[in-house]
Amino acid sequence: MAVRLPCNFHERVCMSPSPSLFRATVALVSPPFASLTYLLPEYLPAEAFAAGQRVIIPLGKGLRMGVLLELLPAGPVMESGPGGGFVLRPLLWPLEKHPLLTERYLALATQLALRQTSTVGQILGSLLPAGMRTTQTRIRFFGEGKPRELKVKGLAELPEDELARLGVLWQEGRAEVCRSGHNPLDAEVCLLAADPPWPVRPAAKAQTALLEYLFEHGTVSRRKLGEALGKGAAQTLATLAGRGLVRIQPADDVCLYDDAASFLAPIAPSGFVLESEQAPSSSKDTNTSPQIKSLGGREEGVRGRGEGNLFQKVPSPLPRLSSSPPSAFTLTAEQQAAVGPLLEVLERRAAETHLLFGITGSGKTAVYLELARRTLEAGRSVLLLAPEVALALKLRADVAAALPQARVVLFHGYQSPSTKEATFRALASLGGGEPRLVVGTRSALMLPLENIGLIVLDEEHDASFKQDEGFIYQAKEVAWYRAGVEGALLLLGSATPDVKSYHAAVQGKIPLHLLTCRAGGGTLPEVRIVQLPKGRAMDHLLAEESMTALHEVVERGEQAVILLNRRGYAPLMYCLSCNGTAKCPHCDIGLAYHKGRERLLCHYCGYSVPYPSPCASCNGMDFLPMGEGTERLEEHLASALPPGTGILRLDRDSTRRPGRMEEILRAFARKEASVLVGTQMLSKGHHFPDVTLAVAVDADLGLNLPDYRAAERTFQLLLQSAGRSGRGEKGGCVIIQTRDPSHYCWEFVKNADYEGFFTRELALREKRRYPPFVRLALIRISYPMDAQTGADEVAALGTLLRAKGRELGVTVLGPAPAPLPFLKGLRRFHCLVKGTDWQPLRALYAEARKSAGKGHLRIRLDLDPVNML
DNA sequence: CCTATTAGGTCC
DNA sequence: GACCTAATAGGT
Repeated sequence: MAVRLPCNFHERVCMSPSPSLFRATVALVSPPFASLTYLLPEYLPAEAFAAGQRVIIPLGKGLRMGVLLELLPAGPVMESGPGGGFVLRPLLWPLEKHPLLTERYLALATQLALRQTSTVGQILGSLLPAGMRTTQTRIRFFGEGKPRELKVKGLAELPEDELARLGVLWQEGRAEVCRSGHNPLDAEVCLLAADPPWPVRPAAKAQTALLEYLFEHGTVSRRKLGEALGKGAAQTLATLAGRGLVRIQPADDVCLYDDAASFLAPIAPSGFVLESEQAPSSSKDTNTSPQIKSLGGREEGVRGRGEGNLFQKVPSPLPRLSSSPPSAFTLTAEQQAAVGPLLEVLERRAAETHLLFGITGSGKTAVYLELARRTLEAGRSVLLLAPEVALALKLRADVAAALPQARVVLFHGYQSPSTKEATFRALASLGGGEPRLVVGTRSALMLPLENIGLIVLDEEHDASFKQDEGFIYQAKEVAWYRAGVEGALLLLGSATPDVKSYHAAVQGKIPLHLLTCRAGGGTLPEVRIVQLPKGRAMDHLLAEESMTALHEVVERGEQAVILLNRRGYAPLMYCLSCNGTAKCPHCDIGLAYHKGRERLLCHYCGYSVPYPSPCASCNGMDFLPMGEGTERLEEHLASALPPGTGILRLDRDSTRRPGRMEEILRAFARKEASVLVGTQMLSKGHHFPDVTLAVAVDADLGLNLPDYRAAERTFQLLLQSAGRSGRGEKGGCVIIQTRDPSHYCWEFVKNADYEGFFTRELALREKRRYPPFVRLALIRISYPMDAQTGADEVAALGTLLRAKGRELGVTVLGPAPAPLPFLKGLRRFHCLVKGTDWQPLRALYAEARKSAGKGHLRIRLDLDPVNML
């Protein structure tokens, strides 16, 4: 029903007793993401609409999904725009009777849009689960006779009187919304069942391509695989499945990391007696309530399919905390001292941010859990966030053990779309009444959870709390905003706090709580700094001192972890015929050799070629691997250590297959291997009591990155890694190999002297004008390699930025080629901007957007960038 | 002179 | 993003 100046136009305006008392502002959650004005349709009463509803709207010739932002008093039907007037069209149909989103949630989206100089639609588009954004929706009406099911498209074609009849049914609650026909190809996913190299003939190109695709993209649906690899993929897939190299299974049975929870035993940090083990009775007497199940269990009500009946509130029993035992565990005196004042904040319902600075192994988790328990008891919800999925699952296991009665919801980015959608919907329809404990990663912050009393960010210094692709946000800021709105306590916890957080604490802006002893009684490890010999020979990758220590550990039957932050076999392949190195055609960066996969691989865009294959520039076939990665280190250790020594490797390559990471960690925990080689994945959270040696092979690696936080990152990484060693009774040792033993960083690592490092680092930051002394942002500029005028456009933009920068009092550095100047076929430039406040930085960006709107440049704003490459 | 292709602008 | 329009190039 294309209402271009309808024939009854004048009637509508003049005769009808105002069918539309309201107009609606609707944010489109798909391009063009604008907020547009619509009339309300005449076949539904105004009461059928409310802010926060999803609505189907006509746009041009098609239909779109939008979120109703607000209802305004009606004005003229004719709207004047820049290019003359246009006629408002009525929106088509609402998709919920009770709005999906609250005003408060819309305010959050608006706030985020403001901070990102983006639109509300764009933000909502990235916050809503995929299934809630499509127009592939049907509505089933229950009238006389058999139910009538209509696609929204079909709805748009019906005459007004028909729509009016359906409108009555809708208002009477005799209708339900369901997602359109599930594509059967979406219901099944494919995943690798074996690690490379795969036993396929080299000539079997289609098979190799399919396996490589799965390796690169992880678990994908059959549909996606078909789209990516063409029609023939189905046949290839069947062959590979038949040979057991690929597994095909229903999408909902896959939970990439679900296994983790069952093996990551609750850390039971000392002084953490689980009374619940003896007293499980109180959780058994409920028959209505699906209590938290065993560790590997599923969360409540989040695995439903489709939309369900939108008029039914999700039935959920009341929380049973009031009848729970007073305390599930006991805290150490130190933990108790931290909990006390935090509880007082919770009681006041004050929106405050606090920092919990506790050394590795001091039992921060026990503090979180006690606070969570008390918050739930007070009838308010809790958000417990970790920087990574594996850590979130560990937290969930801890929660399940310590708070068996809490109603837990797990949410992270690796869950299936239908699971995410069901969780979102369940929380949205929950209202504020029944408190939940949400455990997850940063994206869980965007759930429509209400009545939040406590938000915890564990390992708050971790860079993963910032999302820097797509919709950029810093979880800490979002958490701060939500805590502010809800009157909640925001607790930041870390053994190595972000320099900015600690600075705020030192200045008295956020209260600080300390945990200074290892709760398990383990002592902090001894740290040795070792000179790494210059030169590239493999024999020198591990210094003599490290090798000796490693041998000793192996002989004593203890365990060691070895950290090398570079995956693959060798980072460079040198061509002996033309004296060049193999490079990525899209990124102009050296291709790394991955021996296990028999490929050369670009670590930035994923481009890969089989190895061996002729040199791209001279067709030569003689290559020399240069430098070392984890794969090569593993190989080297296998030959250097006594035969039969178990060696495992943990990096992105070895953990690509679902469940593989857990297998490796479990095998190491069971002492099936003495040595675990890995990238920084290793440094986080894992608890291995028998590890008595940790070696950082090339500690300088991160130090020379073009990032003002390079030293902070390195310090945090090494201190966290050191925390892996000596967690049991045996004590431990940490060896840090470096090319530059005189660097100031090492002394502080050696003494685990956070305070000292902080003071030194802060002085440097002040001198060089870096955060926390200025606000820093990165304007990322890029254009396709083939755009001829790109260079001139960048130069022009630079001139403009510097001029506007002077006006706004913002220091503008650049634009200069980015540290990675070519990536994914784009030429990239950076413009670093510093100011005393965020607002002028945003204003400058807005100017840049305005002027660059027409050219080939793509520009993006990254406030307080975490990734500077 | 006609048609195939493409770049740019708009959608309420 | 999808669709429409105007502008352009290439072919008859």
